[in-house]
Amino acid sequence: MSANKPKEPELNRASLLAAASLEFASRGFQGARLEVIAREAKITRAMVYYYFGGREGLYLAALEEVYRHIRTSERAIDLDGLGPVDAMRKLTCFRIDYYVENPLMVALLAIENQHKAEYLKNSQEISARAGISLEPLESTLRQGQAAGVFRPGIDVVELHQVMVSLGMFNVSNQHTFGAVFSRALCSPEQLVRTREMACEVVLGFLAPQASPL
Amino acid sequence: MSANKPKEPELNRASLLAAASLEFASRGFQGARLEVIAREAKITRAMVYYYFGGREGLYLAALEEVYRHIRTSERAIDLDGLGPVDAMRKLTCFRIDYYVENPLMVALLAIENQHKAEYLKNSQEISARAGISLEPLESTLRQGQAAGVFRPGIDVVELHQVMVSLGMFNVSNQHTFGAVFSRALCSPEQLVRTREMACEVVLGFLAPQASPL
DNA sequence: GTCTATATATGGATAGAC
DNA sequence: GTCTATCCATATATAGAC
Repeated sequence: MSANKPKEPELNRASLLAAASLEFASRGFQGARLEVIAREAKITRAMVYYYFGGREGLYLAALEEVYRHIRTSERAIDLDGLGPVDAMRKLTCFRIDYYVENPLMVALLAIENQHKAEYLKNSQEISARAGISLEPLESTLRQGQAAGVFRPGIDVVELHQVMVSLGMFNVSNQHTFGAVFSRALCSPEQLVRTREMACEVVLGFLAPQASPL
Repeated sequence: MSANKPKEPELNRASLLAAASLEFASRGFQGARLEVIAREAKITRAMVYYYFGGREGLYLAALEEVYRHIRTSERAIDLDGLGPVDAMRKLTCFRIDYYVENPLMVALLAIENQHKAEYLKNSQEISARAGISLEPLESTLRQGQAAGVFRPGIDVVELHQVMVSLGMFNVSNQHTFGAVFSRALCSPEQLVRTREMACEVVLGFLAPQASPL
């Protein structure tokens, strides 16, 4: 007869990882209980050590997973046939939507920042791939500038920062903001408005006309 | 002879609160150790129970404290004699600067959102005072619209959302963003740029000219 | 108002069987 | 590859002295 459980290393590893993302995201690095993660994955705590070496390895694996996911999603954006303004709108809406649809990434980044990004800094995997995401944004920006619809002198990292700030805050602070202003930021109706607001913000920032003085 | 320590209730209570803000902010609600807080405050753990009733009471007191502080700071902004554009700039810069100077508030809000704002929702003190902060922003917006320098159809909560998103992200995600893009968001030099960027974003959003299509 | 001491609980990490 | 059992560290919460 075989062992107690069917031996499904890949499946069990994946279950642990999924449970870990949730538990770390909702209770923090220290607050997360390996016991809870193991129970949720329908496996024993010992397996956390067997597969990931412990709390830190598990956390790092979860963090790498969310970064891998957003990189893949970004690469899949299709801007073919769009003019610079429409392409910029699409990039903006992507970012608003992505964080709403992937709140776990937002939560894990909050945890990671709580720890001053010490784990991310130690991850070869993540750092190595960091730069790639700005290429579509940068080429869209250049096209628009060449066409005269965007103004010159824009730092592409700052432009990215504007988009990420709006998209991230919309999810990361939805509960406190919602409580204070009685507004459910991530409801479908509000999401439509936020998407449009973000496009207006980005296009206003890039508009060639100087701000009125 | 008197007791072991000089009896300084107000001072000790304040020390506990200060230590608690730091510990909660850096380790989360569950991760925070009452032992560490007590040690930092140079007092014993038993006092946490005596003054605040336990972990939750202490956390709630810390949260109320940061909200009280930002409300006070907002009320102190002086817009007298400024036109709507300059007033809007000042409000924008205030928000960028405030979060940089008060990273503990940013961290505590992140924790609170991790818990879906359940403690904030139970705080009479905080909820009651929630609305007041938008008054100067709203009147500046109306003045600018009346003068024709801002476009109509702006939701004041959304305008606030833009400012807070930029200011908050700048601090809350400084470490991950900095690691990925090799940019120290909160350095003095970058802060100057971010302040200017935020003003351009806000004024671009409010500018009467439609975005170029 | 503050301390010390302690009862109690919880969970991390590892060893060893199958 | 997975489980059970256990050792050990740590922290909470309270009781009681001063």
